[in-house]
Amino acid sequence: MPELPEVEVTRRRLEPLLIRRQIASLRTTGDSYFFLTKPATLRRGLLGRSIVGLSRRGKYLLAELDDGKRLMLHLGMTGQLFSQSATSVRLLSASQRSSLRPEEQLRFEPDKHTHICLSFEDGGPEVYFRDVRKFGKVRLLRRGQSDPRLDRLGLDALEAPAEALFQRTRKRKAAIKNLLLDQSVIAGVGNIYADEALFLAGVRPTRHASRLTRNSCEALMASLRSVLLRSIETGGSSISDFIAPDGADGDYQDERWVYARAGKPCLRCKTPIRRTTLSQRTSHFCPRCQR
DNA sequence: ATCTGTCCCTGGACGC
DNA sequence: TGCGTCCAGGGACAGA
Repeated sequence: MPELPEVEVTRRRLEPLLIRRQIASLRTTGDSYFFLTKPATLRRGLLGRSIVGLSRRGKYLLAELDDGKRLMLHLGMTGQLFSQSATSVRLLSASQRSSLRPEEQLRFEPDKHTHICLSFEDGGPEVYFRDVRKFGKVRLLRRGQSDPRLDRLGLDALEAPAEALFQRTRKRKAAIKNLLLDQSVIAGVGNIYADEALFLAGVRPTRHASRLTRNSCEALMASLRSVLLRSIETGGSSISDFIAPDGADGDYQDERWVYARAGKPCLRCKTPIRRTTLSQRTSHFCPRCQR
């Protein structure tokens, strides 16, 4: 489940694999709602172009092309952007894994979930966008064109001042966890890091947003920031599908305090971690540390 | 304006 | 072994 840290790790490691390489061909799967821009249009727009910069806004990646167009990418739940040179058993299906001999070179072959294959004039490694559940998105933006999804985004979670969160929580009856997940409030936070930050700030996910004090908002934003930065440092969380563009797994999952630890003892006070559902999304918290 | 529920999708886990 | 059922969740959308 790629959130800000996974997207940022992807950005950092993908940029050098993409930059200033002229696109020679683009193979795609058939049209689906994954493609906000139809595959044929995408192909026309990308052929012969090269990417000159890769930036991130919330969970979106924006690749700037040498003709001023921009490619907007979202990893959704199971999206993976990686190089052909990436070797990771995570990229293999279960059957491929079981038949793999130890001495065999791990090698990914584009499959039905590999929606975009980019090859380059330099003949070097291809770059793939794979997404099993197709919750990801790709759209080609004309020069100067934006997308409502981007326009709606709030301040990036790494840059938003606590005061911004505090103001947005006023008069909001919804649970604070729901506000954290709302990309128009703070951009980039998903289920894992919302739970982690709430734990570190000692705030229960179900707490009404309007009941948070300015101090709580400051503690929450500070926790969020430290959790996100730490995760980027450790290469993100490889809990389900995430791999970095170079094939590396992230290590942040080993540092989790509460996420997906229901029933296990709180690492601070030993109280069993509880799990609850908020707006169809699971939340994990320590009933003792988080009031 | 705000909030909640439904839907998109697929693979893996689980029970029988 | 195999089948059915449930679950994971980011975000768009509809309706309350």
